[in-house]
Amino acid sequence: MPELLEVETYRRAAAATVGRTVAAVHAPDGWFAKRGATPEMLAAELTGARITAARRIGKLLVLDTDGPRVGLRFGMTGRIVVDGSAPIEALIYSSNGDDPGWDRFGLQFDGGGALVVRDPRRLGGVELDPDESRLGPDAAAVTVDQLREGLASSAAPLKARLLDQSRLAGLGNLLADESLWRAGLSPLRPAGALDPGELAGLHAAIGAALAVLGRRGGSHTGDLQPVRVRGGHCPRDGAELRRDQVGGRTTYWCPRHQV
DNA sequence: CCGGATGTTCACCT
DNA sequence: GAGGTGAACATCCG
Repeated sequence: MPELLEVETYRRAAAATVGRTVAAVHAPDGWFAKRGATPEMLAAELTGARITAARRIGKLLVLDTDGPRVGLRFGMTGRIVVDGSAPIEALIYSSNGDDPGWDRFGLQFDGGGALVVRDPRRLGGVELDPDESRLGPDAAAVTVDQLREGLASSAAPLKARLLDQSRLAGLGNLLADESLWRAGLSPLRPAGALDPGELAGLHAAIGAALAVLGRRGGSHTGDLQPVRVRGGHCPRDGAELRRDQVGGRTTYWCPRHQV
């Protein structure tokens, strides 16, 4: 998925539907409806609703309506298609992502146009009135104090905490590795043990990673991305990168400058 | 053919 | 309670 940067792109695309009224709901996949929602409920509650806003918290896209809120998640391969065109043409893991058979959820609007979630692997989902309180502060707007709170008093590895969406919302595997690489911090450091300087450096590195990768076009455009292979070398100092499982995810990091 | 991959949730361990 | 692990979802790629 789409990490924060991609979902922000989706949000901007979805903003084109603000003000429109839902004429019909396409929900062919019961599995895609999460947290108690069913295709029947989605159709009943959203038909006739008017979209009033498109917001993003971390990787969650929220459509506000004059009825229930709609929460959209995109898993690793989900994309959004608004009025027939997708804002991101090719995701790494779905070169052929344009099969309409992969449309898992859609809203058709009065007067034409539609918003569709197309997700080959079905790792995403749609829910009504998502519990937004389960998400921590958005990584694109987090303050140093909020970051400190999110990492405080934990012996868990730093990277595992950065990926915990209830502590900090929006970073995925690639952005977490890129941010730690830029900050010069080991992903294995105990999360609660950063000194004030390291914390400030991490905060700045997350901001820089989001700014730079956002400008380049997404989470997969990091400096670390080309060397995320076995035997890859650090673009900064040439050391051979380590490949570990941290927080359940494959992690590439430089044992020389990430300490 | 097999292993992994921008993610989340849950059951089951320690 | 806190963390960790593995499974599940389904497709593509090396």
